[in-house]
Amino acid sequence: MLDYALLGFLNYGSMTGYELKQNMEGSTSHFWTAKLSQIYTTLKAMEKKGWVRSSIQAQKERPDKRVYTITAEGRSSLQKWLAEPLTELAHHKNTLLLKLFFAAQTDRETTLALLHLQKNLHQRQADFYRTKSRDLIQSIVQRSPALEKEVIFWEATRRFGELYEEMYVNWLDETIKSLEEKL
Amino acid sequence: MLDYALLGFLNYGSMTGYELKQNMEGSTSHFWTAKLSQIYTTLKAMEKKGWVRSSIQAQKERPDKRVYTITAEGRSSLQKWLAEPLTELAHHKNTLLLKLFFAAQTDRETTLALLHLQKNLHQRQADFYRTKSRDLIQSIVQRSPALEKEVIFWEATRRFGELYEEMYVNWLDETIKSLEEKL
DNA sequence: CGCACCATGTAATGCGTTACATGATTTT
DNA sequence: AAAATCATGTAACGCATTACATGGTGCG
Repeated sequence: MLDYALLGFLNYGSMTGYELKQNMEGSTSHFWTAKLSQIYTTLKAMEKKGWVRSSIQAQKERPDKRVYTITAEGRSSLQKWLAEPLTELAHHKNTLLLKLFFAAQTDRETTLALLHLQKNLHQRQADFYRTKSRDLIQSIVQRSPALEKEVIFWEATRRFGELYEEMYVNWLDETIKSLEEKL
Repeated sequence: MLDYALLGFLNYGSMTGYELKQNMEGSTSHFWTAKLSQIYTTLKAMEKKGWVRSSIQAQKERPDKRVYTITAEGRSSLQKWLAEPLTELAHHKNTLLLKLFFAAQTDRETTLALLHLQKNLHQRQADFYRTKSRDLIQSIVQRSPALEKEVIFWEATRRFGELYEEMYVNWLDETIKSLEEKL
């Protein structure tokens, strides 16, 4: 799966593993991340499959770097993947819900503390999507009008984050209230 | 992590791996699942750690079964885990968002089809939480009033599912509309 | 007759994280 | 003087899935 994320970026231009990581941090990281070590091994595997090829670029005063370029095969794999429909619901593990499910086996205060801490985290994250994340996308569209089409999609993924975190905070409020009443 | 889920169930009563799987299907499966093979290997590892012990129960006309019982050590591990706060946001990978992020590289119709299919799936799932899942919890509280306290928490996890799926459908509607306008 | 259910396990493989290993330059 | 950034990789480990392996009972 990470292969396709990397192909998606490389289709915009050749890059090193290190640069791919940086690109992911600033964009897909909220719904797809990978450690550098995994990126490096995945790129190697992709080269073996013929999806990318690499060449070493010497640099003065900086370590040499290995620049990856997408191949025609890589492009067609990416296209094929993008065209494949998602026919099933994704299923996400959620530790908070797991703890909550068994929370009758612990005390009221522990559970309320758990929920309050989460509320704090999710509020900050909601705020991040509403401000920093939003501004970043706006600044891209101003600097690079050529990316107008991509920005539509990037904005859609940001908006998901915003709605998700708002829903989370609402649910936490509701749940906290319910426990305060019923326990 | 699966260990704790299994401990949570075993704390209500001794069970086989097969029965643990069935219990998960009917309850935690929406935020925590495991295949039978993983449950069996995890139980074995838990026995090694001293969290559970097992004994074979012979049965007529059915295969013998291995029944697991939680130990005092297992109980205290469970308690400790339940009391640990969650100090970080969970990070979920989302294939739909990943595809959408790169959707400028494919055609409008492919993307709209992707979103419409997802909307269908999430609407069904929202419906499931509002009806079947709700009724199941209501029937438990009627049959076993002793589980009143647990039902509060189970209902909270169900409600999360409902709100999540509703948010998802709303976001999909919004995104579909936006693409229809802007592409 | 075939499928679902009951019941348990092992082996192979894949995906991801953590730890290990190195080392120069730039910023605070 | 210390920390962050640039830059690449390997090895060990852990968690999870898929495939393999077995075999009786009950139901439509």
